[in-house]
Amino acid sequence: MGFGGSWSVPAKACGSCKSAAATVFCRADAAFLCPGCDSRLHGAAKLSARHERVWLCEVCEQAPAAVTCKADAAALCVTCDADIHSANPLARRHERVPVEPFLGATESSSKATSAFNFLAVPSETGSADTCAGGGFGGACQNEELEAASWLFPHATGVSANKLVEGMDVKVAPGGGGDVFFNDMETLLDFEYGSNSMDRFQGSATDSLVPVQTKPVPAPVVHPPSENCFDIDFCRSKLTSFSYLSHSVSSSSLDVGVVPEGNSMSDISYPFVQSMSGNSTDQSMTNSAATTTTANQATPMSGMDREARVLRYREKRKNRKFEKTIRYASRKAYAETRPRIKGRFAKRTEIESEVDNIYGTASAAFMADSRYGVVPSF
DNA sequence: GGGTCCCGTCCAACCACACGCCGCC
DNA sequence: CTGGCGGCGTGTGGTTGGACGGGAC
Repeated sequence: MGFGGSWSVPAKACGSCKSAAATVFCRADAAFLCPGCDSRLHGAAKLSARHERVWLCEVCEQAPAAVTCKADAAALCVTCDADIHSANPLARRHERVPVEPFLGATESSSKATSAFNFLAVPSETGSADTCAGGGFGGACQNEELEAASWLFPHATGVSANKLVEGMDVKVAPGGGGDVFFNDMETLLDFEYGSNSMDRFQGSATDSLVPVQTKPVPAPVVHPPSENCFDIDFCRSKLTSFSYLSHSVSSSSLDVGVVPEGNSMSDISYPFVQSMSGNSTDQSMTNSAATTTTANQATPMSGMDREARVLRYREKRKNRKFEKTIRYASRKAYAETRPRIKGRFAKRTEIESEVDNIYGTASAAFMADSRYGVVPSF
């Protein structure tokens, strides 16, 4: 939680007042709004109050949240979700549920509906993977309701069901399943999804979180006339495909790796499944492909495509990935661990070294003050 | 235009050890 | 089946030196 504060990218500006940072996205208006404007616009008019809204992604703060991660207790957009939860096997096991849109005033719809909406009971179709051991957590509805009632005294089964109803509303008629991307595809650059797919190949590496160094301007869906999303992704540079243990520049991602078909098959992704309208095992790859093929009806001119490719490259250039800490306790230990020229050193070495320099008393003081007991989390 | 030098930037490697995970009893 | 125990592998951050790129001459 609280990712947004540390990112270098400023939060998306409110589309109404242009001054405050947007926190919610109104799907009906296709607008990013700050809490004040959201309350003003949606709190007064009855009709507007029926507009479904979702919180922005807590990581990038640039796109509407699509799923909520139980483990991280954070609402994430599709891109960040893929980025974070595809980075390693542990992260993959995080159980995620679709973000439920909320109605009415922002104040009355606490962020629990977003970041903690995993406590709400998913819809009948979407809950299959999260219950009966189908999902990673194997949590059942009763457990979630119990947790909800424990964490949120006002969270009841009724309210949870309301959220489910809200979710059902989103389903496109005809079972098209593009519940999300019908709106979202205009908001997200699919290049991110492609990059995310790329990163699936390096699943045994650190968790990497995408960071936009520039606010995301107008969304772009890349031309569908190819089997891959972009020119760069069609290249095969597997030899250079390595992930860094520390910060990773965008250049590391300058590879074109077609995700394996089962790369995401073990990820709990009920939302994607509902989007694709396919009850069988669906991966992000498939959902991306679905979206891609869905856009094939709108061919793009060469100039347009060139401009988009240029824009993509510019964005990729300015993109960077930061490391996420999986074990805070290990981080705490690492930060307090003695070092010699940046390398971890044995405490005995340090103590003897300090002992030689400052004497025994000073060494004891140093040892006590710098290398005290580190609390475990 | 090509070659060389210099400077700035980037990044993999290194280290110790607490802790998570897994198998065994 | 459950709990305890031990062994093994992983993850963690600051520094450094080499690689690399760009600019100047």
